[in-house]
Amino acid sequence: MDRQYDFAAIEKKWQKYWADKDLFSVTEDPEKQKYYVLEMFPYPSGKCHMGHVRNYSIGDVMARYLTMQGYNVLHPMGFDAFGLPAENAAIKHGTRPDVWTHDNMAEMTEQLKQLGLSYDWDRSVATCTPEYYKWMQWIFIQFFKKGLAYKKKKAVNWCPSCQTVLANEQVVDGVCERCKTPVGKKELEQWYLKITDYAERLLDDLDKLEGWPLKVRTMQKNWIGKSTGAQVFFEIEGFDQKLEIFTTRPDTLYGVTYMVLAPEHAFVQELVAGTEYEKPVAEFLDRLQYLSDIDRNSTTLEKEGLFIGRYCVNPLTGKRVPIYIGNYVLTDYGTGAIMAVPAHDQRDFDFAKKYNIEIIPVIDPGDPAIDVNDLQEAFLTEGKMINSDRFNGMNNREALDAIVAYIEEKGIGKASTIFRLRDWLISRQRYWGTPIPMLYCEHCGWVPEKEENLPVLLPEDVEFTGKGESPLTTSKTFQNGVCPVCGAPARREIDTMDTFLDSSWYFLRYCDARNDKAPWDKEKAKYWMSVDQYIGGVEHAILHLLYARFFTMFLYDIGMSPVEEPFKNLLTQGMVLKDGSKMSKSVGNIVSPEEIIAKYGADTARLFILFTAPPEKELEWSDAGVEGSYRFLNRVYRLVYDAADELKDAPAAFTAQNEDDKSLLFVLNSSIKKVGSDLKERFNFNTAISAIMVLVNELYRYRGLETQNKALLKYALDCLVLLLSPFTPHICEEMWEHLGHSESTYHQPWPKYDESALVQDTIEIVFQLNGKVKEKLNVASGLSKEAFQEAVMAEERVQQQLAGKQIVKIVSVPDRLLNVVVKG
RNA sequence: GCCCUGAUGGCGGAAUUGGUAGACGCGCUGGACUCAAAAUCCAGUGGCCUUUAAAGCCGUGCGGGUUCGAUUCCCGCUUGGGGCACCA
Repeated sequence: MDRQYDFAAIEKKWQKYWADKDLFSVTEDPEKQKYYVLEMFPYPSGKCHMGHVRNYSIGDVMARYLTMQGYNVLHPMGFDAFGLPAENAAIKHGTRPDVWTHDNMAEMTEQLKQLGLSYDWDRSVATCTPEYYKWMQWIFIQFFKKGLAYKKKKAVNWCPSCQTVLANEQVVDGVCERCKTPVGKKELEQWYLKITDYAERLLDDLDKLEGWPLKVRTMQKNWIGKSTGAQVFFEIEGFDQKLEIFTTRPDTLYGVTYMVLAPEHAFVQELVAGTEYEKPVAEFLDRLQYLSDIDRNSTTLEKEGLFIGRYCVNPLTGKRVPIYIGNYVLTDYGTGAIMAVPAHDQRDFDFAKKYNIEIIPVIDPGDPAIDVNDLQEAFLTEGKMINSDRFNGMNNREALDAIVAYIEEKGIGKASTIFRLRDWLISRQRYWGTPIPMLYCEHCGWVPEKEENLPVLLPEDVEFTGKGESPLTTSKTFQNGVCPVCGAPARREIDTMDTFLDSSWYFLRYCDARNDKAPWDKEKAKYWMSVDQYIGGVEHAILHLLYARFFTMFLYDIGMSPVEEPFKNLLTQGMVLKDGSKMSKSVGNIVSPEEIIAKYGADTARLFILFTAPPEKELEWSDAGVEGSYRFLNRVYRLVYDAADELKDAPAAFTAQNEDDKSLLFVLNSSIKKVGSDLKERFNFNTAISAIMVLVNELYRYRGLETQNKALLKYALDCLVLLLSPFTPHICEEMWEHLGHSESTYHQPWPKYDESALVQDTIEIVFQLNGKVKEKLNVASGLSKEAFQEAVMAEERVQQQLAGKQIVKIVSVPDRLLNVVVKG
């Protein structure tokens, strides 16, 4: 060991040591309590960025800390390796997606190792390998067998320039994210997963996820979007089918004065066929077609409608109400048709005013300032029912339930719930994804590939043009299959799966990553699952986390997963910013991890990132801050280096000899206590590190003393190194070795604090007058309320403060303060 | 519009159940060491008033309230960030 902190040599040395000793590989050990720490695996774009460093540093500290606490810690890493960039590189540069991806994974793996992360690399997965996607296909087939995967023709996002379907995520502000062409709609037959069957469970379970940030739970709640109300059937005059609508306000049923259908509603064409309304309706539809998705869905779009010449009958009043089509009614929400109550819905109100439609109030606001029969705006809150026959006089909240019961009894409707969540469109017209293991047979229809034939391999004789249908159609042989049911020639599905499927179960695969007989061994999954701590960016708050929950629930239902919820605790880390905005190429404010590691080492990078902000907050990059972290490590290093030699023959047992020893012990033990609680209970790495800094400052003070207790000093330095080791493992291994230890810090037991060292004889307390601090005093600690008050009141300075004042009240808080309320 | 969050020195941030606001770090100032500089070590550092010190006053986005005592709890605002949104 050199007095100069040579981080490059030290980091290389210990990374090799860890790898040689295979220190981070774990197996199921029923004797030990397990802990599963997981960071969201990266897409192998080629280089790690600071967001990765932050994410993995957080996970690494937890994994290392918990290991030292004696847990059997599973801490795996892999790659979410399918996806568009590899294919775009193929289109642009003619590279092979598999080669491109594997090169990137190799490079990123190297970088991750340079950060000193404690991963069990033996469990690594890459979703683009046949060993992985074989089981992806197997899971898809299980969905199909349970009737939860189906193919359906539906209007999807279509980019007319790229000639391909786009996922919702690929439509940014209404244009294609790649070529910026406005996205249109196209009817296509696509595979869907029936996530809507799980909507209720996905929603209800959110309340149980107490280890998740409220923010994420709320976002998922909004996304699932449950509405409760009723479905009601309206007869259409001269038409044999009934119009079904959904409403959250069945209490306003008596106030319905018209109906509005989405222009694309299935009934519309039939209702106007051969009438004078046929042509205007066609024109109305035409105009809507020209609108982009954003304009169509904009809340500021002028509400327009068109009477289509037909009437419905209100099932409660028998009243005839006109049917309109309207641009503000959505085809794919609810039933695509609404009952309109202008008196109690603002949109309906505006629409009714515009087209001169009757407004019937059914709830009386009970406010003299509002004329019920001449409303100036819709009345939305509570009141008493009017114009509602037998329900008149009831509070409208009660009437809501009563009316639902009534329509159920009369068979014209029933209580109902709808969700905003849609089924998951998983087909992608892409090459670089898991092939959907389905075949179309003339006789048998869509059938799954036989499980023993999995995986359905991605063909290599494929052209990448970036246009038209799935690239898999360009393979000469891929589509030619055999029907697994009847043996006739069958055509293979040429679309691949959305990559979000791959990442919806990888945490289960980590439990038994090398299994080639099953997706994983159930006993192993039972030991490791669920993930105790999941860490990743908040940008995955909805899609990834919802899909992973959905998969886990499904896998639980078919007996494959031991748990219903995959992630017990979730930590969403904040972004890394520079100059106030997210690091990005276009802004040109990127600081690369490579650069920082080369200049200061991985330990400094980790320390800076963990110290500068609490993990869930945004982190503003600061070059001066990095310097500070580097300086601190140098300071610790010198402290240990300079002391180590004189401590060689220090005895192991120590006793505190004087006040300085006691002070050091006090700081040492409070640091141990604070670091532990900050790590385990609060994830406050920043304050944990600051506690270690306080200890280092105290050690420097102690080192400046004439007489030092060598045994105590040795003990303190040992503890210091262990406390710091989860944060900056390389330098700590080096210092640990220098302090005369031969084993790695990794499996050392976490230091324990001595409660008795935390008890101080005297303690600084505050004397307040009327709640304002007047004096700071040292008094004996651990006194009773009365004794404490007596001790403080006896102080001369206190007596001076109280001179000539009339005491009204005394509040005594031992070991903290004495507050005297006075008059005059 | 609805929902979730946040607002504390020059800066990043502490204050864990209502009890000394500003821990720790950055920056800055001064000192020691040095021929000098860098590095290092030590000390100081919320504002106002004051030659200095003591003392005092003000201070956690704004306005009220509860309390002996409020960054913390309650009511009403301002404002930054995020999510959802013609959702029937």
